[in-house]
Amino acid sequence: MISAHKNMLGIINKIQLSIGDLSDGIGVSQRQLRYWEEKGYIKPIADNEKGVRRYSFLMVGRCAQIKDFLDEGYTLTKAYEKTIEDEQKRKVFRNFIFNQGGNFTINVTDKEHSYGEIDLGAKCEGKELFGVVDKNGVRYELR
DNA sequence: GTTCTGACA
DNA sequence: TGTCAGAA
Repeated sequence: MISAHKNMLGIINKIQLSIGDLSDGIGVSQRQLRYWEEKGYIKPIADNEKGVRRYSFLMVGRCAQIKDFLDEGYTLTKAYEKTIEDEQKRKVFRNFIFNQGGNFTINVTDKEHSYGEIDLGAKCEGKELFGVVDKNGVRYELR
């Protein structure tokens, strides 16, 4: 029996959007989406029957980020490069989070703003390393 | 009604 | 990139 939680990953990967929904959803024209595909920046789901494009959760996120960089003034090429860089960095981050052993101890300090303190389970100079997020932002502390 | 490809201002 | 055509 697999937990419902673990099934979430599978469900998320089943989410597929039509080009119309993706276009309307992130404010990028269908013409642009097809052009980005032509440039090799995005790729619809492989098993697209009847020649109709379907986009995965990953692609939706990628398109949204490219769009944001575009709005910030970057050229399409730069927007794509920055997006891929971020994607790769996120993979490393997830790898770190999921492989650190699940030993983070988190203390919620403010439910309203999702502030809290995370015991990173690491020693530094004989003290415990904490990650803190509060109204002042994010920082590290040794206690 | 939606999506596809190709073509052109 | 927008937009239109003609077909699926």
